[in-house]
Amino acid sequence: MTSAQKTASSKRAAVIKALAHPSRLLIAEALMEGEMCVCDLKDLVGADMSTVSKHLSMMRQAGVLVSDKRGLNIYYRLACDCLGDFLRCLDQLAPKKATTKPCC
Amino acid sequence: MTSAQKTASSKRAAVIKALAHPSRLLIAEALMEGEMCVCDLKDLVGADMSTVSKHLSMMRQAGVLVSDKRGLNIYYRLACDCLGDFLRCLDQLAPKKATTKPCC
DNA sequence: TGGTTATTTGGCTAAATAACCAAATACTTG
DNA sequence: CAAGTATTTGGTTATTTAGCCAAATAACCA
Repeated sequence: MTSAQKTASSKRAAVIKALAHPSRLLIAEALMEGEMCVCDLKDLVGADMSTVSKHLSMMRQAGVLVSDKRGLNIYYRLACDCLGDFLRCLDQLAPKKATTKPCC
Repeated sequence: MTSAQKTASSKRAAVIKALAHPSRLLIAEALMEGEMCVCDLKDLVGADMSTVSKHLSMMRQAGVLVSDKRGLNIYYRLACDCLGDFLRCLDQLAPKKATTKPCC
């Protein structure tokens, strides 16, 4: 493995890591419906606002989310529509409802 | 959030977590080409075989990989073809080569 | 300006993770 | 059966991560 390959893998792994936590995944799923502000997401996740804020800035850093300030609130949304496909693939591996045939 | 939703999110997050490490992602990418045994993957990753083995069993546990023993070797392969789409989406967020427009 | 609300940042602690080494297990072959 | 090879498991340590609280920052309004 070349060092360039290693770097590419690390960057891509960082994007995945940004979704690899129950609260962060829940946030990503919620944002598929449209943008939300931090306080809405705090209610959704049920953690301290500072905790949620750290999750969000980590996801933004990874390129998964973008944010946009309007008045007192900061609204977050998904950076990419393709995340929908991403999550649909996920459901083939870890279905929400049990199936006899878990995957393709 | 109901507890059922929390559980579903955790399961899905576990699948993502199984790919959220540079070595594990590299393994998943390599297995897109076809199955490999542990010692091949150890050479690819460049870590101790026990480390690679632990990564692999974690990925299998999450449902990302399946394994199959033939003779002395244990061959691993991806559990699902859809991982290709998964990784392509990833490249829109974290491209291998820099682009002026990082995402959709 | 001073108060109020939304969000982020810094600091700390507890828990989870990744790595290595050594030992155990499983299979094959002489 | 003994020796050799491939893989896993157990144990330990260092690092990273997640969470909370308290304090700082930013924007709005009276």
